[in-house]
Amino acid sequence: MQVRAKSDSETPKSPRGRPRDPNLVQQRKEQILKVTTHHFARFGYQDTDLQVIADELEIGKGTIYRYFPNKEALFRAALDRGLASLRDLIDQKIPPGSDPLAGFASAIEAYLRFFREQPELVELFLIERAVFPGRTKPAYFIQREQDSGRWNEVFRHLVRQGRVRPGNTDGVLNAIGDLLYGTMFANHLAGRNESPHEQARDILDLVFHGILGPDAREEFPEAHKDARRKTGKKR
Amino acid sequence: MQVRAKSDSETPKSPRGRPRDPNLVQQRKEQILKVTTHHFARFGYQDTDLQVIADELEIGKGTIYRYFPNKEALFRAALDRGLASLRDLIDQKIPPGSDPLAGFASAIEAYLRFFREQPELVELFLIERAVFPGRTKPAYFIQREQDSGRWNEVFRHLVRQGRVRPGNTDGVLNAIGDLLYGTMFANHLAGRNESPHEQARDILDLVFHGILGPDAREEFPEAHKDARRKTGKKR
Amino acid sequence: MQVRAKSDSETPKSPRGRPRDPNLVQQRKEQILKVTTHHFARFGYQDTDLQVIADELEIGKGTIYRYFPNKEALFRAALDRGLASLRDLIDQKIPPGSDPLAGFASAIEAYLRFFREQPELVELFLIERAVFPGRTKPAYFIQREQDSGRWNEVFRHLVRQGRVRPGNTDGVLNAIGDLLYGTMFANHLAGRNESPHEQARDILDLVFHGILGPDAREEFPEAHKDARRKTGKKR
Amino acid sequence: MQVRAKSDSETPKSPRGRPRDPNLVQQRKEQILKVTTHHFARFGYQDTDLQVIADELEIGKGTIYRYFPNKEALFRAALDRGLASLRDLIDQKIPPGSDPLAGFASAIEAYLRFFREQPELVELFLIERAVFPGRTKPAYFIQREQDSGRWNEVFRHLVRQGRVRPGNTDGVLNAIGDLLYGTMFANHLAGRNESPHEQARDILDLVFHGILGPDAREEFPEAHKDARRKTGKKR
DNA sequence: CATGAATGAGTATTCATTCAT
DNA sequence: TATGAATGAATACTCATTCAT
Repeated sequence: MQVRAKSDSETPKSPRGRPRDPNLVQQRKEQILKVTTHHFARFGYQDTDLQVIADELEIGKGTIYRYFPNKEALFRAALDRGLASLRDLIDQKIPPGSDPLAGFASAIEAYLRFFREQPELVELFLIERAVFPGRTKPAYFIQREQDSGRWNEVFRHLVRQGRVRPGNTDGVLNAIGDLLYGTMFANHLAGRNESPHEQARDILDLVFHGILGPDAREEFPEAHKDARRKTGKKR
Repeated sequence: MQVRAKSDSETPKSPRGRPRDPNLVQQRKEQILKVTTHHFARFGYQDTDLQVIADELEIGKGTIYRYFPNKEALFRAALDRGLASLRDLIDQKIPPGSDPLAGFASAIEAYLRFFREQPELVELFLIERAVFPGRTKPAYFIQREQDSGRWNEVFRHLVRQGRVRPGNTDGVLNAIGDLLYGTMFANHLAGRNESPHEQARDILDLVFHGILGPDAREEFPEAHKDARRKTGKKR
Repeated sequence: MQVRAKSDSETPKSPRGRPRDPNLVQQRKEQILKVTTHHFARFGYQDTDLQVIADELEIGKGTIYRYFPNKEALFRAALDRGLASLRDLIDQKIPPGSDPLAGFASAIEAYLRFFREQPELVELFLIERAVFPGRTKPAYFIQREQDSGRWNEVFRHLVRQGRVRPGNTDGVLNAIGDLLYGTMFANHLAGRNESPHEQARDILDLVFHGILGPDAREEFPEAHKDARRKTGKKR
Repeated sequence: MQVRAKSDSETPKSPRGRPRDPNLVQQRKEQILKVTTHHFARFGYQDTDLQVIADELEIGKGTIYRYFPNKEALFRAALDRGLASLRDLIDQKIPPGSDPLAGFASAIEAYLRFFREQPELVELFLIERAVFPGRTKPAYFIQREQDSGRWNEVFRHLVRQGRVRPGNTDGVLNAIGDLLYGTMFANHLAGRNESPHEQARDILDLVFHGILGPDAREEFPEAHKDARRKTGKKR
């Protein structure tokens, strides 16, 4: 089996013949990924037939293979495309200079709204793991970990300000992240249709104040003073 | 059609009409489901080959079909088996008569511990949706909804006692449920290995007290007095 | 990807169910190989469609794959089957006790006749190399080398008897072998239809006596006395 | 359908009617065939990808199609190119005026040496038949038949001179031709590396003198007197 | 003339399911 | 009741060829 030479540095040679427009390549990929996302989400991975996608796009099946080496790469590109749009959203929802707590609240609602509007991406998350089990950490978590540092700083700042109780910052942030992650799945899988706004309000009420009344708060006291197990490693 | 003499361990000619020991049937199903669960979790649905399962069980492939009509039914049975064991766990973790809040705390830790020990079930949850998209509400949520009434009563009781703040009970319960659901997935998918005990402590700290410090709690007040939109409908 | 357990030592377990008849397996393979040989020879490797073979045999395509793991293995089995029948022929054509030179002459004619009757095997020889270039030494030569020792002994014996001139036995035997090998191909590829008997006579006349007349034999003397170039490495 | 301006290095409007330098065309074909031969020989016909050849030549795939109408034509051209070089060799190896027997001996060695140096051509011979079975007589034999008349005359002359025994000239020439043909394949396929010089010596020793010793030559007498079956058909 | 983007016919292989024994 | 031989539908991917630029 021969391997195509693939002259990496692309010696431009004589630019005769049909020139390749790199912009067009991006457009084409985008078109393909859009339809692809829809099919994967609707029919699952195995039951998505690239021929059907090609037919819908009115291109040849071989054309898809010109842009993506195989079905899995196509799937991952669709997934990455969705995650990129999530990241864009989060980035723009936390305007620099805004109040951190308000920004936090706003980000939560934006997150919920995003996945309400992009239910197909939720399906891709499921497929990634279900079809390629145990291969790599899911792309969602890779991205989340990349973002975690930023949130961590915000939180530590708020603790210093006294607006957020001290405690196991990492643990709490994970819990909040998991709450949102779980909510995203649950909304989609259980077919809920509560409005993102109200849902965000409920979540924030829980996350900000907890569920206990004043008396019970004394009964089950906060775990703050020595809550540095994870972070502090202190003696 | 010769009858071989070699009898020894052979079931001595099944008397027609006599129903086979239904207990034995259950044992067989149980054996099959155990191996099946492992394979589905490890290789995914499509890459699980019934022949391999049969080989491992040292039975014929046709025998599997005597107990389960097809591959999908086999998968669903494996999933149901896992959910049943989850239900058993939760049931036994809330002994009648115990303090509801303590029981609640204990149930959370039990839940986390359960999925730590049953990571294969987490994979089955993912597969269910990814391979059969949009067919039915996932079995997990059907079971969760069945349980929700019980938790709702517990919560209303606690609110009446004043130990839990009044508010949108349904919304809060959903949020807590989603928090646990998300944590289960995240633990598994992100490869976390924090101990269930510590993780439960962090989660309870958040759920019981929220993150805000005293001053900020005034800045972002609780949404309680009129938080009866969803539930209430009363008056 | 899971690998079938394949319990090698074949624990016979309970021999219930449809018993496998190992004899039947051989018959089935033989049937398949017969048709297969014909198709490969007629259409070439790539243009042989296993579906067509299955149709002709009135079996399912999957059945072929029960007996041969893939197309290449099927091809090689067909090739091996042909070579085995060649070996059988040669073995029976040299009855022990017969005069070696007469046996030699008889073997040559048998060889030519064999390939006249088995032109399909000639095609398989070509395919083996053309489709899987440079993979292994062709099966024909492996078998020929296995047989070479026997012929070598016969020749050395004849030299000792003085019936065959001394000389580079290996080289001469190779030349004779190549002469037959080339004749086999040439007969088939050039579409010759001379009778094996007459062709053997011509070949033997050449091999036994050479082409030169008495005078020219002195002009180009035999290379015998010091014909140890190969073996002797002598100066 | 927009027309892009970008002209710059474009060929300045080829003057219609003016024929391109036909020499250049030959050079291009030659370049292509050289690389092509290598690929066909190394990877076989099916696994030779024209794109890879184009990449290696640093030309576009379409350009190949400007010089050869399709893959098969490309293959046949490569084969013809090899055969032409064989013919050139043989022609120059038999200088007019030289002694015919010496020229014969010299031609044999040249033939062996040629294929040692052109192993790729041997592969092309195999491919021709294996991939296009039963389509036409192989090009090698067509060329050989074209040459056969010349050798026939040489032989008849030698017979008349008494230097070569009378006999079935056609049959003997075929046998010698097949011996060389078989040796060529065997050398290549069995991976032999004897020197062409020594190998030619062994072959000539066989062809000139045969294998038999003086006594055995009487035991198996020459088939000369009436050995005109083929040619003469005369009584 | 040269190019390379587009195409879609063509195919080996898998494996859930059936059913004769 | 258990078996495993038989089946054939289903499918990703390749690459020779075309042709707009």
